[in-house]
Amino acid sequence: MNLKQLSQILGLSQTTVSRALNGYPEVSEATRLRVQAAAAKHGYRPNARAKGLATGRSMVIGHVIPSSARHEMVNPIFGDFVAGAVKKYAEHGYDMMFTNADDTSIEDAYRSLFQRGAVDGVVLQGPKVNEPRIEVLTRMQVPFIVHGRSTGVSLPYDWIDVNNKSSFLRATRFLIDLGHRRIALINGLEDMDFAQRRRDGYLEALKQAGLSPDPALMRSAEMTEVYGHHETRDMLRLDDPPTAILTSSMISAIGVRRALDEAGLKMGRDVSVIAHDDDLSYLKNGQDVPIFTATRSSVRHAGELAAEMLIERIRAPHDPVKTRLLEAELVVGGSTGPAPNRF
Amino acid sequence: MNLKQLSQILGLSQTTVSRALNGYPEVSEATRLRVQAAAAKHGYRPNARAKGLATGRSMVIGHVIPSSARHEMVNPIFGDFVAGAVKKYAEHGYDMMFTNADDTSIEDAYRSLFQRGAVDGVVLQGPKVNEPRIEVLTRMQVPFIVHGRSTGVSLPYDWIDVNNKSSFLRATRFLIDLGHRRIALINGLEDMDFAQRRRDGYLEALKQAGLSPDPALMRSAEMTEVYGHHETRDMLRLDDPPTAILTSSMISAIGVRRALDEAGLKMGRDVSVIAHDDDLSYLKNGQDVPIFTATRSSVRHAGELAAEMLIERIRAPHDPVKTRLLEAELVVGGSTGPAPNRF
DNA sequence: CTCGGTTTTCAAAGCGCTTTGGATGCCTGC
DNA sequence: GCAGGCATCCAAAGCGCTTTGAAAACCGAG
Repeated sequence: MNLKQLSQILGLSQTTVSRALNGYPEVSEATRLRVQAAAAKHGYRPNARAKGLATGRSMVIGHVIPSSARHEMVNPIFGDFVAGAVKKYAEHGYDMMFTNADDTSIEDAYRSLFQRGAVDGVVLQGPKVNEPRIEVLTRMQVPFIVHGRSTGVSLPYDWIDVNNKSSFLRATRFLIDLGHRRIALINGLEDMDFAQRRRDGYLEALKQAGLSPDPALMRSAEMTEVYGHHETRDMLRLDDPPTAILTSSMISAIGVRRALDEAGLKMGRDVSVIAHDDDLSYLKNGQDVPIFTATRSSVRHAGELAAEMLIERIRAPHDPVKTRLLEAELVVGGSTGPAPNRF
Repeated sequence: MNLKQLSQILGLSQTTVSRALNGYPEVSEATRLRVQAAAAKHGYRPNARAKGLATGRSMVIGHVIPSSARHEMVNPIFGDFVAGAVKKYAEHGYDMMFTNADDTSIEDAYRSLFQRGAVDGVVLQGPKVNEPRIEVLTRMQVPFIVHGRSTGVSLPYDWIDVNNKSSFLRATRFLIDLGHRRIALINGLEDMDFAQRRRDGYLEALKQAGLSPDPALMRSAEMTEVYGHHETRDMLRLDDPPTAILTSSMISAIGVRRALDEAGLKMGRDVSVIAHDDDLSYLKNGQDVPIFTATRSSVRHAGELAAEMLIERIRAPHDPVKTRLLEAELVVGGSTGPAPNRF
């Protein structure tokens, strides 16, 4: 069933039927109702491609999933972020499109997505330091929003981010206040912008307390459970092991916990742990009392906000740049306590 | 830059340029090269919408993410499955599209996606028992594939699934062979088809061993960490607590482990645990020796296979139905051991 | 040369929608 | 009774591509 057929059934022109369905005023209420009834009855659905061709808009927003041999990892926050975004997209009549690109052709993937007219805007996830994609997208004049920020990029661009620095600063200070002096940081991949900011916050807090950082206590890699476990086990073997550990994800925190268990140490008593908690739906941080003391910020909520900001940007391409900095809350759970008195 | 402009630059007709770029034989190699060079030089990318309108195919495959108040949960396997699928899609020139739908309108979401011409086929994830969507899609004549199966649906349809029954049967038998008699099952939501099959396997193994199932040891809900923890703690308080626990996901297994720790029990010695392991990229089951004894089957691989099967189906809509049953491997890790001798 | 057969190219129609620029009919006020 | 103004509706162009049916160019054989 297409417009032509529907209009013939109704004895109206395509113009009128189209206008009636799209809410234009130059059609009487009586015919509008008649048209709507007929459309519903025959299950008419305007062809999205034809509509897109005619309007020049696709009503689709693109995401690129990087995937390469090296990066076989799917970010665990992906699902929740996307769930938040897609919900808002739907509310505004947008769909979401994914494209895959290996590391070498990410730029090309964005270019293709937009220039083919497949999407009206894109979301840039997981920005690195000096993220090159930002300049590419700007030059192409694609409406886009960055989930995160990129240190070193001076162009103005829309972004939404958690205040990673301040949350890790606060978390570190919290540990220092509890008497901890040997505080480890199990961070994400070094070239990721968020990892750098978290480290900055951590270092800043140490500095303010007059503590000097120990490179042996600073680790970074892809944030898996195994990684958290491995690094913790490794650090516990040091002559002067940490009494507290900060980690960039709940998943690795679980690995940290496992390593502590294996070493016969009790989390929160022997070693304190603070994790960053993205508030993932399948990994809630406990029911009433949080398991982990954590810096918490819902990535799903971030997805919703990002979607809204991007849709605004698509509607008003020349509006001034918009940014949004979310503060994480520091929730105190059972994984932290005063530094053990070793001496 | 569109076809018209490009053909004018080249002094050729749109027909010839189109054919040259799409590899049709009725154009000389010389002009083909000339056309390709010009296209590359000017960064010409055929408009996907126009192409779709003309060909009647969108080269997009749709997925629907259900999301409602009740179902605020994002399945943790989502990311890996999608990553596997999108990679294969890309290899065949397909993109992936997501649409959101609340529980009440899932059927409508599929209908809309396809009838609007937005997608050439769809993937049905997380089928329930007597899944109504299967009939809807069949009637609409949408090419589709089900990740999982649906007990009670007699229509023929393409699916790819893990042999949930046999893997849980084997896992249960493994525990029985180790001397366990009180074996608990922490399963997924009851109306999910996979959960039912896993329970069937579990019950079958008990039956074969002459053990009678205890309803107090069978739990089902959304598979979060907190849920695994909660049910385990609850069951440990029974007069006759389980000595072994089977769980439907690694995430809940982590919760199980936490509950055991809290109770001062050692996993693998006091209580054995077997988890189903979807081989998620951020949650590998240990490095050399698996942490958990597990029934393992990569959901990412399933995503790849599902994508390939769907693309075949789109190409040959009338081919006989194809199905694929994957056997999970039973990998033995540190979480199982002989039943403790309580008496 | 000319002719049938290939090879190469093209003009134009069509995909299903929106939108421009009228046309038509009806009502109001003089 | 008629001009002017509105409210309705419509025919046709256009979005950028593919594809049909035909024409032009070229070839070697007779």
